[in-house]
Amino acid sequence: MATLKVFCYSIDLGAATGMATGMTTHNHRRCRIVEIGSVLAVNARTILHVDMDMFYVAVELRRHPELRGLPVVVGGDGARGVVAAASYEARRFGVFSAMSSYQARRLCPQAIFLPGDQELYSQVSAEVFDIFADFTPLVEGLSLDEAFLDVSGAVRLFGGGVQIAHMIRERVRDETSLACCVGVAPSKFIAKLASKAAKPRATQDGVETGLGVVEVLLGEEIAFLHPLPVRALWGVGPATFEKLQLLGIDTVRDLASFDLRTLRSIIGEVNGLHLHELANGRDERAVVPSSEAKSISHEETFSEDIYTRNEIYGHLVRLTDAVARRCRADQLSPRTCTVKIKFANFTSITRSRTSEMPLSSAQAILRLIEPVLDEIEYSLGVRLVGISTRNFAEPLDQPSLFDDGVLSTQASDLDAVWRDATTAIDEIREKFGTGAIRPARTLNTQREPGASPWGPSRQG
DNA sequence: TCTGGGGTCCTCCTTCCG
DNA sequence: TCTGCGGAAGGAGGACCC
Repeated sequence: MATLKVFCYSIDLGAATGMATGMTTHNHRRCRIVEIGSVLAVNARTILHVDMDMFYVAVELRRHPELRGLPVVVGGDGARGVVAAASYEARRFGVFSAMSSYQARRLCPQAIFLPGDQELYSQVSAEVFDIFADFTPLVEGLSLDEAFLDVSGAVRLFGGGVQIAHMIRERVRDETSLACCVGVAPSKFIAKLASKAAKPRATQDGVETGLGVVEVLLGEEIAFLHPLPVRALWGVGPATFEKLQLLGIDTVRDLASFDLRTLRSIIGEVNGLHLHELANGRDERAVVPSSEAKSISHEETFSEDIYTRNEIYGHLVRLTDAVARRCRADQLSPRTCTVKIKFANFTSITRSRTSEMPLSSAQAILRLIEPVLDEIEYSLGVRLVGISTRNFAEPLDQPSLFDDGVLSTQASDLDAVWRDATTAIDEIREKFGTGAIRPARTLNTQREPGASPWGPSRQG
C-alpha cells in the first residue's frame, strides 16, 4: 500500500488520481482509491504467478536422471489415455499436454511414457508451496504446479516484485532441484500471461531458454496485452474462440474495442463483460488463499465399452465408495449426487438427485442415485461413468431407522444403519490402507479410483 | 487403436410454492 | 376454486481451467 500526499486535487476523480500518481488515464484505473482528502491512498498490487516448469516430467527426471534429454511423457499409456505433461524434447515433435496418448505415440514413437505418481507430485508441490508461504500468506493455488502470490505487503521487506520472483526461483531450485517461471504484474491474469511469456519454448531446432521472470509494470498492461491473440485470454476456450472469430475478433485489441452489448448478447452476459474487462486490462480479483471444495467426484474411463446396467453399477459402487470416503475425510456431507455417463459416441448425460438430508455413507448415496440408472439406455455402449457430490451441508446426527416405528427406505436412513460400520471401515483403512477392506462387489477389480488419472493403462 | 480426470461456474429450462 | 405470476430451487448441459 502506497500512501501519497495530495496537495492539490480536482473534483474530477480521474483527474485527481491521475495528478496524484502522475499516471496516464490508463494506469490510474489500476489503483484502488481508498480515501480522497488531504491524504490519498492508492493500492498498487504486486501479484506473482508462479508456474513450475513441466512439473510432472521434472519430478520424474529427478528420480530418473538417465532420462534427461530424452522425449519423456507423463500420462496414460493405454489407447484411451492422454498426455499430462511432456518434456521439451517431446514437445519438439508436437506432443503437448491434453493430447491423446495414441496421437502422441504417432508423433513421437520413441517417447518414453511414465504412468505418473500423484502422491509424489503432491508431496513435492507441498514443499514448493511451503517456500511460497515464506514470502506471503496470500497464496492461491491453482493446481499442484501453479499459484498466485500477492506480495504487495512483502515488497518493503524483500524488495520489489521482480526481486521476490528471483528469490523464489532460487529457493525452489536449491531446495527441490526444480525450475519455475514467474510473472509479475498488478493483476492476476496479467501475471499469469507474464509467467507464460517467461517460459522456455520448444522449437524445431531445440529448446529456447526462457526469461524466467517477466514483469508487466503498472501502466504497461495495455501495451503488453493488446497484441496477444484473443485465445490467450483466460476464459477463451475453443467454443468462445469460434464465436469471437465469427465476430472478426482475433486479438485482445479487437476485443477491447468491440461493442460490449453485442459481445454480451453473443457470448453471454457474464462472460461477455468479464472478457471485455480483461481485454481492457481491468482485473480486480483478489488472491484468495484456499477455499472449501464445492464438489467431490470420481469418474473413470474403461479400456473397453460396457453395455449392461449391472456392470455399470459395479463400477459405480467402487467410485461412490471412494467419493464418500473423501467426503467423510473432509467432514462434508453432500445433499446432491450426480451420475455422469459418457457413451461410445462421445455424447454424455448427467442425472442428479437431491436428498432432503445430507448423506455420508456410500450406501446412502447409492440408494439415492440408483433409480436413475434404470432410466438410462446402455445399448450404445458406455465408455465412462462418474459420480459427483455437491451441495454440502453440516453433517447431522442421523435419526434411528425405527424412530417413527416404520422401516423407511429413504437414502439418508441408510446412514443411520451404516453409521457404526462406516466408522469401523474408516478406522481399518486408516490403519491398514484403503485396499484393506472394500465393498464385496468390487473384490474382482484392482483399480483404485483416481489411481490412473490420465486414462486406463494398457493393462486396463 | 483418436479424444482423461477433477473441479468450478454459467445458462437455460422445469417444477414447485405462495 | 381456478388461473397467472414471480421467485427459488433443482436438473441438465456446456464451457473452461489445469
